[in-house]
Amino acid sequence: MHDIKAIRDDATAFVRGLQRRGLDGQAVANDLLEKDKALRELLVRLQNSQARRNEASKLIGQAKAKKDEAQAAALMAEVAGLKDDIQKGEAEQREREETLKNALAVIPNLPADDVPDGADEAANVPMPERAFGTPPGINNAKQHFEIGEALGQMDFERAAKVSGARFVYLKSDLARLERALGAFMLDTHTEQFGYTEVSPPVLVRDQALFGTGQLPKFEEDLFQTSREYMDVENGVFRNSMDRFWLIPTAEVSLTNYVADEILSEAELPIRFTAHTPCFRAEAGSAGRDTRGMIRMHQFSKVELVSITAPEKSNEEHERMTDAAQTILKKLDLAHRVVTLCTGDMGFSAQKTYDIEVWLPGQNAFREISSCSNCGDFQARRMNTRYRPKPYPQHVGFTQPSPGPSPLPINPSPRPVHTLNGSGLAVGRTLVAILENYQQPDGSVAIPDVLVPYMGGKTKIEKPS
RNA sequence: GGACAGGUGGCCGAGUGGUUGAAGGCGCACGCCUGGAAAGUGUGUAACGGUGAAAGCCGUUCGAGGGUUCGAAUCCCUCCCUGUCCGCCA
Repeated sequence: MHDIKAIRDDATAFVRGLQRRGLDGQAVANDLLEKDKALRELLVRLQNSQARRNEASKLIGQAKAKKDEAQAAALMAEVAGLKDDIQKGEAEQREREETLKNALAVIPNLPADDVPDGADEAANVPMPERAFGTPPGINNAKQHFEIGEALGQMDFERAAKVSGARFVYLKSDLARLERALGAFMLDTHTEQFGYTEVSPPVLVRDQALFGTGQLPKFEEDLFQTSREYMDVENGVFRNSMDRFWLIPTAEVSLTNYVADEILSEAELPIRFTAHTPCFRAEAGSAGRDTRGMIRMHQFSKVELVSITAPEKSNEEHERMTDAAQTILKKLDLAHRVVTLCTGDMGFSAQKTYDIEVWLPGQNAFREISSCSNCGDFQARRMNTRYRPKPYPQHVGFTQPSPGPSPLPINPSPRPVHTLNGSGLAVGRTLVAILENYQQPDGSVAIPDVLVPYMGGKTKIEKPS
């Protein structure tokens, strides 16, 4: 959510930012400013009336105390005249505020200055300094689903029977591998990077999804509970009003943890990690990645979320990306990192790094993590602020002035910055391990760091 | 699902019609005290919005909306949320 005051003061950065996203920034700004102006014109009139009413009400009290009934009656008549006006004005105010908010709610974040311009993923910019490893040479590399199905431990057909397309059963060692990966990732992030492990809700309310930016624009990507029930007496289905959404990523639960709060600066940064299932409708993805585990309705992911002071978020973004990459390095999986261009970034992000792992079976790099700095965009939507530390007025002077000490300056609350990243997508990491560690005999070696998590097992093979 | 009880500032918690934006406490900040700290002590400390160069002035906000009233945190209605007990249940 953008700050209308900032746009009012100077719309040039706003207009330019939206243009870089391929939107008609000027038209958007004009529309917003028009709605803003309409609201403020109303406010000036309304507040004058309210001020007069308040003043008159006080005088009525005084007149009555003095038994000046004539004066009181005259004032009451005046207030009665204002009343209707004020009530209509207040209703109009709510309407215009709503109109403005609705318009603001669907405008994406502005790209950071150092984000490359471009229309789509073709314009993303590789970061050679973050690249790791060389793709292994594997003859006749198989795709992960061929490997998994041959092992008898990955079953899409039965999942389709039970749940439909884009679901999977993992069994025995592959099921354990998923669990091992989740535990390994969480351990790394908590022990090595100071994240706090969280087990969050995966069903959330509208407000949470508004906060992180999935609503109101991207409803079609989400699953929601319906709570339909049979009304036996009337023989019809009824839908109760309460409704939850399934999280498409733990970013929603973890980031909204601080919604509607004023944090103290000492609490920052807050770093959360969670391993959760994620649910995505994948509407509009028909025909894309239809085979295998790349694109599922339900998948497992370890998420990283940081809440920071504004001046710390860029640094935190690099740190978070390091944490995500560390997982791949420990697994010795070749990968590269790209900076997403303006046309490929998500709605809430001001800057995003995608980490792409090498998949020999696909002979391609595929996204396995996405780390975004959202700036204050989500914080404004969630109403999350922090109070900067108060400081004495003489800060900056070499000598404290004599006499009574000046009062300290208490800075106003400011929106925090929020960041989120996958650390990593567990399902896709499992895919990467199968394809990169596949052996000619159909078995799959287990990366060294995972061996303890696999009960000492060093390879996965078909049960005899 | 049934029956109750509640929603007040960064937090806890008073407050049942008229300078109450709101006592008190905690927390926090800056002084004093101290060799330094703790303790003690003094002072300060709501958010959001409008207007203004600024100081300031004004408005809104005690879960949300509506109503009664000249005037509502306080009375009435509706809704939302939270808690407790019972029932069911991983």
